[in-house]
Amino acid sequence: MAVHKKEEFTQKEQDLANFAKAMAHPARISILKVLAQRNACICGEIVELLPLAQSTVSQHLKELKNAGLITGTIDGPRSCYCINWKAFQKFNSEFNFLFDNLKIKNEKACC
Amino acid sequence: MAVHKKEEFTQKEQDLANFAKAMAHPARISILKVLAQRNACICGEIVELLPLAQSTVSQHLKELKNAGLITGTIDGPRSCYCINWKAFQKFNSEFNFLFDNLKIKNEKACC
DNA sequence: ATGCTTTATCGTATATTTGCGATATAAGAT
DNA sequence: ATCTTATATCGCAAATATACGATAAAGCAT
Repeated sequence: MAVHKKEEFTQKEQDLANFAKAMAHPARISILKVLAQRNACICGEIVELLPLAQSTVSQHLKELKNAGLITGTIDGPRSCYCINWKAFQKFNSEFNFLFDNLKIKNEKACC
Repeated sequence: MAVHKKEEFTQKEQDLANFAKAMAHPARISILKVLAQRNACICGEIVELLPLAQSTVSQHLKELKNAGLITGTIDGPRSCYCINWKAFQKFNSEFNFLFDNLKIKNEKACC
């Protein structure tokens, strides 16, 4: 719609939503999986593993990088990406904080 | 683009992405928080707590329901929503499975 | 039956995302 | 200097998401 109300929520809510948004596409989940499995950093190999064009993969990588979930360094003519575990852990714990604590109390909800 | 490639990824990847997508908006994070905090189910109270129109909140609730994160039952003229902890736990553990295991091995990445 | 309250749905406008091909950029190799 | 390879960016088309007002539906009270 013309107007954006996202700013009207708390920073934590926005951060968590942005984190979720970065993971809200199977291609990006897949990329994260590949990066996690191979300890070493990869780049164009991802393109071969995914059913997407090179430019599209590059775009997904950019989004993951912007969201802070991965880091990317230029290494000669190729780029090297790695999972940013620190950011990942931070968001994961925030996620758990939000819901795991409450879960214990409310296990038996009404509906 | 006209084409959708999401189907070309594994079911688990798609499920996880859909789960993330449902959380990928601060309004929906906020709704989940409200539902979690109050053990009882709520409905129109959410509208008063959020800076959004009733129809918009209803739409967000529908998305959360479609994603299976909440349940909704009709209770007279009003609707009652609750967090679906079971689905929530399932996704959360799948999420942790995907990344927590790998995290231990790869703590010291290359970049 | 009529009106009131609550929630869902429809229609619509705009913004964002997804995807690709084409092109630019940048570094190494010849 | 030129060619090759790898990656990023641009421009575009189509699909989705966000948001609202208006309206419908469904149950309760009078």
